[in-house]
Amino acid sequence: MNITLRQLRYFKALAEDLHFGRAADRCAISQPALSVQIRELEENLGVELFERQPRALRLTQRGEEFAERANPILQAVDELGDWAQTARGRGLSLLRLGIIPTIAPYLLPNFISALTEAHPKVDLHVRETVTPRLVDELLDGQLDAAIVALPLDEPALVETPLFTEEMVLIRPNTDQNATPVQLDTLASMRLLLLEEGHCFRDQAISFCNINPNRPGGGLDGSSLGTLVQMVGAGIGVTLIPEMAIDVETRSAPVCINRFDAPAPQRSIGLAWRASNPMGEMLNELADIVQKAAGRGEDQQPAA
Amino acid sequence: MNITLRQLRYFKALAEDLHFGRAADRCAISQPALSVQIRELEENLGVELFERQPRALRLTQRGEEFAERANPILQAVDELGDWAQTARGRGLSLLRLGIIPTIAPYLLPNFISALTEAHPKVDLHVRETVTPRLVDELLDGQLDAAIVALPLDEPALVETPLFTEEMVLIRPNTDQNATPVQLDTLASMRLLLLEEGHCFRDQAISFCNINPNRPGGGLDGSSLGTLVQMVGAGIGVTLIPEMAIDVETRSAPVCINRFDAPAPQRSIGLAWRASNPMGEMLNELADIVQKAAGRGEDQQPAA
DNA sequence: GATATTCATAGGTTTTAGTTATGGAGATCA
DNA sequence: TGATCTCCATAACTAAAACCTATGAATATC
Repeated sequence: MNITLRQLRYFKALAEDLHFGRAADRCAISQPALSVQIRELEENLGVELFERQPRALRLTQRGEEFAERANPILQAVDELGDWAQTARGRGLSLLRLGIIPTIAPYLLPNFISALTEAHPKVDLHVRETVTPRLVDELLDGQLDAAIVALPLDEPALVETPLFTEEMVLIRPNTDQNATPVQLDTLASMRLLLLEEGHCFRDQAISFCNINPNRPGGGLDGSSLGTLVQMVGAGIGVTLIPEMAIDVETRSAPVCINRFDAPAPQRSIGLAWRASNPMGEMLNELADIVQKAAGRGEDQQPAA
Repeated sequence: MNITLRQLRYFKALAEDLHFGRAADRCAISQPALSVQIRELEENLGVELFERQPRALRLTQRGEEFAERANPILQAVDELGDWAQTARGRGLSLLRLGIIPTIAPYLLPNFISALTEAHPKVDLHVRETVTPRLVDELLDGQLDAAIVALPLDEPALVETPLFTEEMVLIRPNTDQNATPVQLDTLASMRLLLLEEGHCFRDQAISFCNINPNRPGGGLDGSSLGTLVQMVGAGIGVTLIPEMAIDVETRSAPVCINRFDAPAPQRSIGLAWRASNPMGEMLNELADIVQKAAGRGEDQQPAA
């Protein structure tokens, strides 16, 4: 009642050999098996494809037409097999990666070159937004992986820690320079923070043990760069991750203070859906990110 | 070990529904059956096509690629089914018809119009040559049918008589006109014949009971038209089938004599390979030729 | 007339596909 | 929190499909 690929393959062999015995050999089946399959194909179609003469077998006109349609199908199926073989062996082809904004600008340049070095053909799509969106899009299947601050505490996601980074205090140049500070001295300063939604804001708040209600008097910055400029203008102080130091403090009259141990720090990791069958490759991706961060030695398991 | 169309159909259903239960319903199988087939497809390919999450099923990147390749294949197979349905119902599409030269010019005009009336879309290829070639090409599968003089006596061929036609004597105008002649009076005349190979030559020879060795002194004509012209020039007399009278005697100074009964006649029929599955249609074709000959009432079975 | 070639058919076996029953893991709800 | 529900996977068994060997019929060949 239904055409099968097997029948099409047998038909093709018979159409080429025009001899049941030889065609059956080529198909590695017995002659009666071929006879039956061809008969069933013709019955299914309701069309006679072969003209059986006692001595000579030949395609009917309909058989010729059928061959012209059947052969491309078989070819397409073969190509599907080839595709599978390639797909099986090959690594990433498309990587839809999310990154939080407080990491993206500092990590991406290194990461992109490391990635294209390891996987020259990969097509990278980067999505830069705050963690909750990244998590949603991961769960949704819109992203393959995301670089975020750990932990996420999403049971459907796997997290692999990449590195930890310390936070540093940025103060106006007019303040006394370069002296390590204690965390608790922060409470007395006007601390400028990122807008709500950024995980870095929450981390800063929790590290400093300060009142989460507008510690900067509503003067939230939309990026670390903005915060640093604000500090340079003498409005207050801020925290930034050490990774951002080079880029952000270059053009502002600020000084950088590291904290005394134990310095506040956060763990950055790669997350993906536990069910993603590319898991193995995403582990490899984590290695690449780690190298790109140039901080493989800092790795430490997330809590 | 091998992709099947069944697997592709199931894959398509699942890729569309992204739900095993519903997709299985659509395929009219149970959910476990679908599960197994999908798993086997993935194992065959060595590629995971679906990402199974507890709540949400989704195509992997590979699965998307696979769908893009599998769907056209399924579509082509469906079209193959449509083609079969059409092919089953439809009549002739290509007709490779052979005709002997002593019939062709007189029958073809009527036949072609009758054929295109009955089968407007048919593609007609006409091959005009002598009977032995036609028979060879029929047996070879180069022709579908041929209009020839019966009997052919080829076991592999079926013959259907179409009509019989009498032969008439063509004499120069200077002879006494319009008097029916006896066959045996021919022996005394110089009879002009077609070249060797034409069945009509042999038929004329046998009808007249004359010596087959060059009765015309080597003056064989290559067509009935030539023969009539030669008669008009007073070289001798000839026989032509009555069908040819109108066309061939119009422009020559000749007169036509019918024979007394029993007049010499030949049986014209349609022949095709007994093994040709279009036999039914070729019977219909015979009817069309018969009507075209305008002599359906003359039909008589071949010996 | 005997033999060989070639395809079709028949009976029995193996393989494949399908069914129902069941299990487990994660959501959902009281 | 435990009970229930949804959803897919697995297992054991059954039905269907595909295949093989043996054999037959028709024709060509010696």
